This record gives sequence, C-alpha cells and structure tokens, in this order.
Amino acid sequence: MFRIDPLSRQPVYEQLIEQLEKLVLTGLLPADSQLPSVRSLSLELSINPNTIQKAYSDLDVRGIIYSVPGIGCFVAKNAAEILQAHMRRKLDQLRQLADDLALAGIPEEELIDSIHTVYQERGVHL
Amino acid sequence: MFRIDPLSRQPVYEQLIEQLEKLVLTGLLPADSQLPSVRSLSLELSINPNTIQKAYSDLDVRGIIYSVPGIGCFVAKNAAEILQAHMRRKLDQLRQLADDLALAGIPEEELIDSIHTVYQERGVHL
DNA sequence: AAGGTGTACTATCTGACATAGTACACCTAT
DNA sequence: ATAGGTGTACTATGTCAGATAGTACACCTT
Repeated sequence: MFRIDPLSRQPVYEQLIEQLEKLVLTGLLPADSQLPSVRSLSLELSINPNTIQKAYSDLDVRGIIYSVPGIGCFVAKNAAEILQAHMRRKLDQLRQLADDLALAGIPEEELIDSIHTVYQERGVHL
Repeated sequence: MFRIDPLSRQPVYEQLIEQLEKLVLTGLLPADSQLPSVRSLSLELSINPNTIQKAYSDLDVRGIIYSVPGIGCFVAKNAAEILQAHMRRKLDQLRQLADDLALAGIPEEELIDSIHTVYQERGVHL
C-alpha cells in the first residue's frame, strides 16, 4: 500500500505524509475512512511506531485527519479541500523550477509540452 | 556576491554550488575566469574553509571548474554546456510537480500561465 | 479480562553537516 | 631566498534531525 525508501534524503515520515495526502486527493481514502493503525503500519513497513505516529500527528495538527483515542485515526471531512488549498504553494516551486530551466536556456515549449502530457495522462487515468 | 542562509534545510555547500552554477549559466562567470579563493570566500561569507572546499571539489569532479594548485580555481571551458545538459533532469522534477498539482485539481491553465510569466520576465531581464 | 487503539515520554544511535585546527605542496611577488 | 597567497588533505569535535528502542498510560471493543 505504501512505498517507503529508507535511504532517501527525504525523511520517512514525510514520505508517508505525502503518500497519505495523495490517497486522500485521489479519493482512495474518503472522508471518515479509517487509517491503518500505528502498530499495524509499523509492522507492515518495518518502521518504528514513533515514526508512523509522527506522520499521523502532523496530519492531525493540520486537520487532514482526526484521531479518536482507543479507536483509531480517520480522514477528516474537509481533508481534500484543505489539501487542495495547500497545494497551491507548490505553484511557487513550479515557478522556481521554470526560472532555473529558463536560465539554462531550455525553451519554454519543452516545459509546456511536458505539462500538457502530464495533464493528458492524468485525465485518462481518472 | 552570494546569499547564504545557514538556517536553511539545504546544506550551505549546496547553496553555494547552485549560486555558482547560476553565475556560470548567466555568463557572469565566463570560461577561465577565476573564482574567489577558498580562504577569501570563507572570510567573506563567514563560512568554514572546509565547506567552501567541499563545494569547489564537487564542481571540480563534475567538470564545471578546474583547479590549479597554488594558483586558484577557474571556470571550465565547457562549464555552461555541462550545466545545460544536466539541467534537463530538472524537467523530471517539473513533471512530478505538475502531476501533483493535476492531482490536486489545479487547472492546467494556471501552470501554463505561471511558466509563461516566468519566461517573459526572464526574457526582459536578459 | 484480553487485546486492540492513540498518546506520551525518555534514552540511544546514526549520519550528514559544519566547525576547528593543522599540515603539506605549490606558485608568485618581493 | 623569503613571505604570502593558492589548493588540498587529514583528524577531531560539535550539532542537529531523523530514526530506533523500550516503556507506560488511558481509552474502547469484544
């Protein structure tokens, strides 16, 4: 269900957060659906329970999920909305990247084509 | 000449590398021009000489600069070409980012507009 | 009562990053 | 020849984030 690379420069808990966020955005994890328990996910991914909890805690603080002690963690009602609003910050990263590529002399058309292709594939798969 | 943020998540030596690469790509550091000495740059930026040398060593290995012991470090002849070729890997990052934004429901037009704006500004400034 | 759940806490380990200090070989200018 | 600049190499130390290990508590369900 999850792909974790312990050798990545990106921390494990961040990898977990991003993949959970994508599951929410794609609708594979609808509102009020239960997340894997800290311990079960810990066993499945061979990751320390504390690392899982760190990811869940972060998502909880940001309102993406809510936790019921003794029961489990669940996807919040407006999780997708929060994520969509937050995703717009990635537009800044896109601009920064485009600026670097422009500086390197990569023609604008190449970027446009790449994006267009991505959006076409996304449209087909959904 | 350089802007270093010691508190950034990005290592200081990487910040230095990126800024040097941009100076090469913009032509502000032409081929065979001499780079600041390890010790002078160390004093100017209040950074340990070892950190500067780590950045220079990395650039040397990749063929961006060449060092002459006892003399100094200089920009390689084909530095800009190497960087341009290497920059295309950033297109992968761009695609990944576009895929995330597509997933979040950000319309394709917003990305296109952002990129177009970046390229227009770049065109003006150069 | 047993076993699952989230949560909290301390302790420890690891690796990357950065600093500090020293030393060597080389070249240039005086 | 001397002094001072250059790159380079090396060891030691400090710092911090990330991850692990272990324990413990409160809660709920069965």
